[in-house]
Amino acid sequence: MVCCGLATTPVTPEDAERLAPMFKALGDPVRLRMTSMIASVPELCVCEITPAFDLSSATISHHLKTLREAGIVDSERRGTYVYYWIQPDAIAALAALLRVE
Amino acid sequence: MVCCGLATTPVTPEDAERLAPMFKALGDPVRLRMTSMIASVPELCVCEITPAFDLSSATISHHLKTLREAGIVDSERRGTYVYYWIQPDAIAALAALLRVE
DNA sequence: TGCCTATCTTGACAGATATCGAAACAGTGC
DNA sequence: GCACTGTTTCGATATCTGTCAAGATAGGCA
Repeated sequence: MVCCGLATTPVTPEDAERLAPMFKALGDPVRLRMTSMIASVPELCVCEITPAFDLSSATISHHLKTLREAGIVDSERRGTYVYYWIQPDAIAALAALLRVE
Repeated sequence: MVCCGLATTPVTPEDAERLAPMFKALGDPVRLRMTSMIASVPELCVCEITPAFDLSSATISHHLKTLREAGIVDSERRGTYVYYWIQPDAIAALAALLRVE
């Protein structure tokens, strides 16, 4: 009973070290929602993310940094605001592991 | 630019609370490899999992419990040995979020 | 230019969780 | 009883989550 990429492509220790941090980044309710928000538009200003959560802007920034360091999102400051966007390749790499085949 | 289920199906706070623990369970290199091992066969004895890692059997058992509580795997003792198998529905739920559409 | 405000990030810290192993425990079979 | 497999408990250490305060960057205006 082969259920997914996890089964057909055995995860080597090296792959695991590279991929687990990406799952880990999504393994927090706040970061999962942030990722969903960012993924649903071309790019999203931090100023639109912050009010969606009952958290300080410092905490929001820490979570965004976690997602950035995991390669899930990238960001750029343009003038006053900072914009985040999704990194589709990262999502695709995780999807490939889980995809039912 | 819609990249995945994360974008088309906005993750509600309730969904996030339910799904994030599953990503979190996969967010450790040891557990990701364990999951891959278990997913690639119908079921797998703990006695075959333990020697694949340089960890005590207590630690292996802790990780397996984490995966079980996240709903990623299930287990049953039959005689001397304990067998684990994947829960395809759990993997499918995560895959649905990440799938490129 | 200098000063002020606004946005976001970073550093430092406390409290909560996670990871790991040693030892004790619980099943099973002989 | 004994041996074997795996789990649970307990404790030590490490990592994570959140806030406050300070820093960095940009824009507006005198």
